[in-house]
Parts: sequence; C-alpha cells; structure tokens
Amino acid sequence: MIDFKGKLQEQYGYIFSEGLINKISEVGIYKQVEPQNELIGYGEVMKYIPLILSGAVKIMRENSDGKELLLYYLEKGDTCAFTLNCSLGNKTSEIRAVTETQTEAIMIPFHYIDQWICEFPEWRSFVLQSYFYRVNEMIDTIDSVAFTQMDERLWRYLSYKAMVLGSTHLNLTHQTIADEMNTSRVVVSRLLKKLENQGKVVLGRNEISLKNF
DNA sequence: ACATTAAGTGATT
DNA sequence: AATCACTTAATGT
Repeated sequence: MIDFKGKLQEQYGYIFSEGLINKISEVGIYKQVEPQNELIGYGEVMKYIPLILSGAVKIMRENSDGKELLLYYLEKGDTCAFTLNCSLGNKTSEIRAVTETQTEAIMIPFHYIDQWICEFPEWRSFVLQSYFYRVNEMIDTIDSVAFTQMDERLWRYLSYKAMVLGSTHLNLTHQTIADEMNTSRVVVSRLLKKLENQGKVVLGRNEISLKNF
C-alpha cells in the first residue's frame, strides 16, 4: 500500500486529530487519477467519499440531453458535499465529477461518515463546514447565472478557472467554455473578443491568457 | 492537397 | 443572448 499518511497530515493535519488521521490511513484508499477522468457519473451510487489531496475536480450538473453546467471545483483539502448528501441519504449522484488536472484523493468507504460523526468532533465540523461552504458557493453561482450579464459571467468563469488551475494561461476552446457555462459558442467568441479589445485577455487557437490578474 | 476543427462575423429572432 | 448561415484560419493526415 502506498504511504499517503504524510500527505494526509500535510493537508488535513491542522483540522483532524492524530486518531482520525490514523483511522483514515487505515481504511482510506489512495487514488491517483489522470486528467479528464470521470469520477462519478450522473445517477451512479457513491460508495466512497473523496478527500482531495491535490489537483482539481470539476463538479457539473447535467440534464437529460447532455447539456451541462459547471457548478464548482474541488481542490486540495476539499470533500464533495454532494457525495455526503447522497451517501447519508442513500441516493444516487445528482452530479458528475470529472478530474480537471491530475488528482490525488483518498477514498473513504461511506459508512465511516456516520460513524466518525459520533466519534470525532473535528470530523463532524469538517462535514458540516464543507456543506456550509458549498451551499454558499452554489448561491453565488445561482446569482451569477440568474442575475449577471454574460460578459461578467464569462470573466468570473475565466478568473475562477485560472485560480483553480493556478495559471493565467488556459488551454480550452470556445466551445468547451460554452458547454460549461451552458451558452452558445458564438456568444462566447464575441464576448472573448470584447474582453480582448478591453485588454483583459489575449486569444489564440485553443488558448486564452488572462491579463492584469 | 484535402478534410477537419476552431474561431470570427453579419443578419435575424 | 441565441440561432443560422457562412467565412476565414489553423491543424491534422
């Protein structure tokens, strides 16, 4: 077995007690996933909850005709509120999770969630906090989708992406952006052109660089 | 050289 | 802001 305890300590040591860290290293399964791999599909049953050690996982909502919307990213130190939601409620996944970069995670069999809530107070607050945090983040995205103009939405999307990936240089097509924002490619192209004229981005084929960031 | 894919643009709803 | 229809540019084979 790979020794992931050090990484666990590094990422979660400041919230979790020694006892909990030990417990996690015992029952957790270390996984390294390449970019663009689907972790959870729509309607699947979750058997594990992930603790992210490094990398980024994008969480998307999808409707029946394959239209998608990016909800948020999971980063190091995060866990997925939706997984908690469907594990505790014994439901299938309402979302799709795809790795954006190479990602390291520890998968914990879901029945420990409940158990540890009683045993470890810091686990309970961790679970509650990630719930709280996601609810807030989702309210932000709802606001953005419902009340914000496309140009600003696009700028926020690019900024967020740059933040998560830790780079102002993004490699993606206008079509991909359109899909993730659930709009059309033409609109994205036009707005990107506008941003370029404002000096906020530099465009290339398959690439976008953010300026004054 | 040709086909394919990404991006740019005017006109219409 | 979305869709259509078409052009132009970049890339793969």
